[in-house]
Amino acid sequence: MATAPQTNGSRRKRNRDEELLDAAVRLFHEKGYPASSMKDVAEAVGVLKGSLYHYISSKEDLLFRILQESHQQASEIVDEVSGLPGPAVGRLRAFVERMYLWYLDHSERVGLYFNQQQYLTGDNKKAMVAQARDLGMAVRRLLTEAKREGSLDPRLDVKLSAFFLMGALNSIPMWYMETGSYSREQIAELFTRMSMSAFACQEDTVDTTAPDLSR
Amino acid sequence: MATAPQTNGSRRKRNRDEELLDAAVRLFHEKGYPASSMKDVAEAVGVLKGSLYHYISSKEDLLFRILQESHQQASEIVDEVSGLPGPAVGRLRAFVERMYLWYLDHSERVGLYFNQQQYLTGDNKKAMVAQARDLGMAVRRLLTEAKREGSLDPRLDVKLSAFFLMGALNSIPMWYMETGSYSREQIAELFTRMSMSAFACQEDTVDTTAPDLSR
Amino acid sequence: MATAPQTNGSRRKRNRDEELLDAAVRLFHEKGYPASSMKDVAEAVGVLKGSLYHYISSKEDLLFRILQESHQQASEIVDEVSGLPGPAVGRLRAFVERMYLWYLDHSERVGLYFNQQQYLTGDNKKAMVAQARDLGMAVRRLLTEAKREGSLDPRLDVKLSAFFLMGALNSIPMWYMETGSYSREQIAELFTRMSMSAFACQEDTVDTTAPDLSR
Amino acid sequence: MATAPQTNGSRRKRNRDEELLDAAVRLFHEKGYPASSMKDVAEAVGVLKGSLYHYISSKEDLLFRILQESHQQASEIVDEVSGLPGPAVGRLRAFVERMYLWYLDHSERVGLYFNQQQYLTGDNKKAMVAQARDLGMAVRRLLTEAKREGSLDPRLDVKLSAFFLMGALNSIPMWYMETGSYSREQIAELFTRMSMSAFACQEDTVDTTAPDLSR
DNA sequence: CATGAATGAGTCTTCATTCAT
DNA sequence: AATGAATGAAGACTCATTCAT
Repeated sequence: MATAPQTNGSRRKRNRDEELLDAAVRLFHEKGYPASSMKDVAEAVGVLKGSLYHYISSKEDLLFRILQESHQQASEIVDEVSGLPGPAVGRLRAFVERMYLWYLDHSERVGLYFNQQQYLTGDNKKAMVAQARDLGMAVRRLLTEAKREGSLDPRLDVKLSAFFLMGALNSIPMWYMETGSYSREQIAELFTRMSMSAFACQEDTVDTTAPDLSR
Repeated sequence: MATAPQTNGSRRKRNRDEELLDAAVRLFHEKGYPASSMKDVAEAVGVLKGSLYHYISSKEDLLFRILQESHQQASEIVDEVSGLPGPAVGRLRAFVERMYLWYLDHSERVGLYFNQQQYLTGDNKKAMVAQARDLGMAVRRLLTEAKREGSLDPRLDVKLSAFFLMGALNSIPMWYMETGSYSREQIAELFTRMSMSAFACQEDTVDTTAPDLSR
Repeated sequence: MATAPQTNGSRRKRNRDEELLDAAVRLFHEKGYPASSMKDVAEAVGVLKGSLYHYISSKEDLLFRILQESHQQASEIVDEVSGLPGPAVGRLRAFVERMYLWYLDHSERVGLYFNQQQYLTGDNKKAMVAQARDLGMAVRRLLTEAKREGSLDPRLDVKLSAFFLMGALNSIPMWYMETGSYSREQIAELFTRMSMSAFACQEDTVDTTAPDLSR
Repeated sequence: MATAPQTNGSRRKRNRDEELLDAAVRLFHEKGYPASSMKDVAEAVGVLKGSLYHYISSKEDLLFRILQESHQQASEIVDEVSGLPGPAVGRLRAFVERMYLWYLDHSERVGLYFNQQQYLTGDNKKAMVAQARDLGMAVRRLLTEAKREGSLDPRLDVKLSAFFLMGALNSIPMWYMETGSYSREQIAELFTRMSMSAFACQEDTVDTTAPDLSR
């Protein structure tokens, strides 16, 4: 009675609200936003179509709220990492690893964040695009600092490297499913190492020159 | 008069056919397959909705044909590269570079190949999934051989590395547009170097250990 | 106030449902199933096209439900008659008369039962064809028993006689309309007498030999 | 070469024309007129859709010509029979038998005659309805004469009897297919006997009274 | 809060017909 | 005569959203 008080009304509402978002995440990930109907969502929640509009104001609103949640989490990671002490390359590595862990923990929701933004319209779209740009800028800042510090390959282009990193990240929702032989920590570690190696200056340790094809 | 004119009939048809596919590629890339209507496609080609069905048998057929074309091109790259002489790591690098170039040349079309397969149904879906799996297997084979050869980091997991590579590739259609300061060859080179570095064994040339966050 | 009002909700729904079926029966009879559009149906009921799908799942479903209702009624007649005591020829006569009365009472609906089955597809078709075969078998059984009993012309072929009977029955929806000088009981009696006479053994009471045409 | 001269042009045309009608008959019988598309017809003839319009002016024209052909044949039977000498009941029997034979020989085409008239429109419809009424009148005339002559049951109503007869006739296309154990002559004989018995005055040779159900 | 009937614009697709070649 | 691309209206059906109950 103490910890779970009879704030029954708002609790129930809160639950319903979360159930709704969760169901929508699953559906939108599986079938894509435009191919998911509100009837699908309603059925997944166990409610009739019309009832959904007590919780959301429109289908797009539903998508927007989902994406916003993801954005919050991404921002938190950025903020947390930015405050870390020590060399920039350490902050970069921390960021990369945490992002991988976040993706692995919420692959469906995060997949939507990057793949379904395009379906927003008007102000919603503007807002999300701006936020995504901010995130991208934060990544570039981390890369720039680490590069200036001399920790990264000097030939590396910051903008392209950011894309490279985000690409590897974004691939995760496509192939990741719970059933795998590696733990999420192991996957995060492997991917982090690959990502950091891609940026690091080494080269020439192995000759990977392609055979001359024109001969 | 000698070469061109009499092929007029079939030429016109061929052109229309290609125009249709091209317009669909542009649209599907921009708005996504489910959000693109056949009316949109028709308007982009400059015909009426009903006329489209002289060239295709259904909207899904249109998507399938586009994806098939991409698969052909991907297969050709795989085949070409597989026949190269020399060490496996050279074939791997050749594959990576060519894939990047291919993506950069046909970013819209290739983006569909990986992002819109989910909208196929029935046999079409089965066929594409099988083909995609074959492609994935080819990538893994290249990685396995190069690893066995000792050219790659021995701690690397082949399956995960393949995902890593494909992720960086697939990100391209998301950000690439003609207007960029780098040439496609430069971009391909930069990405290829990053990818190969990610796989190569070096490590420890730079200490990228993250600061301990729990402190 | 006691009995009616509170059944209001389900009553309304029930009515709409029946209105819909009735309107469809009228339309399908008048114009045929394939030539009747859902827009026609919607207008006849007084709703918009899209609203019909609250009550049915498809146009074919609408047809199927109509045909099923007819099948129910036909089956009831068969069952009722089969249980009658006395000689088989009496049961046959009872069956014939009741069928005529049924046809005369629901000529439109019954007309669909026999003429529009062909437009069903898949399982719906299989189900209806099976049911129709059962009904045909029941008719043949009645004829067989009456024939074995000696009440019918021994030269009569049971299968063909069943077709003969069903043909006369099925003609009713083609010409019957409310406006006629005979009552439904009179028509039923006349048709029953003709049908039974067709099966009875007499012959030769009148010479109906055709003149030799080849002369 | 002697009997099949090189009137190639018009012969070919004549053949094509007939092929077209035949194919349409088969299709319209099998799927019904509204559910048969011109593409279906074209494929059945082995020609492209557009080419059909060299032979017909519209889909409805095609139906009309088919029905007209049937009407010709029916009229010929009526005319031939009307001229026969002897008692009216003989003419009636001759008519009935010939109609059965005609139906059995051209069941598909004749089925259209009675079942697909409804799909004609405008003047075509008026013309066919008028012709059908004429045919019905001829049947009634035969029945009236035979009844007046005393050869038929005096209680019989001419109009209803005509419907009864036409019903049995029209049922044939529904169940008749080449594969049957009876020859067409046998079927015609059996059906003629049943029909004539239905009209003849006998009764009471067998008590076919139904058991009293209300007890 | 929840319902579910109703809406009306929109979806993909088929059709009979025309016409330049 | 034959083609086959093009038309444009119409087909069945779906959808997000509203609202009286």
